[in-house]
Amino acid sequence: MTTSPSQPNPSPVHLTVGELAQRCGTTPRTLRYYEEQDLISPSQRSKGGYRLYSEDCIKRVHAIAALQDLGYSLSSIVTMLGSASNLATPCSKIQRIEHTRERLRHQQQQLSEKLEALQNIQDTIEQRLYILEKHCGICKTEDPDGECASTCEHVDVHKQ
Amino acid sequence: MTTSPSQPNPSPVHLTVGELAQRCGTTPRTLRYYEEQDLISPSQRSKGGYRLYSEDCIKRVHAIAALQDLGYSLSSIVTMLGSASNLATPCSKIQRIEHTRERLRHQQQQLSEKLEALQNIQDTIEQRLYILEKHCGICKTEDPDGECASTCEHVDVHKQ
DNA sequence: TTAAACCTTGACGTTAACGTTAAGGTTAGT
DNA sequence: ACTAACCTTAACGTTAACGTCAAGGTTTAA
Repeated sequence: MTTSPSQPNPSPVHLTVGELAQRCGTTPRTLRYYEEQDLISPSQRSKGGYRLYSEDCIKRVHAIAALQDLGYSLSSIVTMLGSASNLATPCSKIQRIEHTRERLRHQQQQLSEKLEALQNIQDTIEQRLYILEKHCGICKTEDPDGECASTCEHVDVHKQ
Repeated sequence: MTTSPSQPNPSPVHLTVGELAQRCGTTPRTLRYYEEQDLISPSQRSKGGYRLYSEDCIKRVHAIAALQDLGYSLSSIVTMLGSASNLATPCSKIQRIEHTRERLRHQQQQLSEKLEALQNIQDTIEQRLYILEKHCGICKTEDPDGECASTCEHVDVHKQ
């Protein structure tokens, strides 16, 4: 029962670096760098030494790229997603579930902090837009072409 | 009426780089680098050439740091907050208000995109935690100490 | 079997955002 | 007037996340 035939996606173990890179919208160099950082690893090597990836890697690489895009460093992404070598190392099912749970909790924590910070900034922006729309008509009508002097009580809204 | 006496905060124009750095939890070098990038600028120089900042700068530096913390590059922060030299350059009140409005709108746009992406990730995390709590008890009880084989239909949850 | 198109491992180059001297001028208190 | 503690500009060093080039091995289609 090592390789059940009922398995849905046998994951053809087929992709070379170039192919994986193309399907993920990145470059071979980047994927090799991810490997150096222990973020991904090829499931096999060809007899000639070529890296061969399973299709699972596509999702992983996409996740990495998405997190990078949100401003996370590769090292923090490693701690969030877990290192590739840890994924490869076999361990008990319960251990793995526990690790996963903790990583997800940690991730959730960090995300909610970031979300809160972003939300605060967005609130500030909305406040300022509101002031600009509703109240600053006043200083407009007072002296529309005058310089934006510091005597205007709403000037701090224009500044930052 | 150039300097109205009714002005609430005359902003003592007092802080040196070291002082500003300390009040912002950063270093003089960083503030000079911000200046190179046209993010801040001292409102004056002492006769000996020292940079002298108004207290307004404190808020500005804090905003810059906060945005950096959220993963924005300094160059994108310049376009979000506007360059220091543009702030210093006098222009008509209406112009300034319009520029501010556009910057705020742009900022709002970018933020909401980022918020959405983060929210999506958080949703995914919650889904996975839910699966771990509710359903994976199944594979736990089946073979708690077995390896987390790919035959488990929830294995992708443990992986990424 | 051969050539184009891929891959391999180095190793050096690049950009952003500073850190870290170096060599000297400025300020504030005594 | 003098000194400690700050400041100035200039310039080189550092880390992350790759880009790029070199020298050579591998695959695959003809």
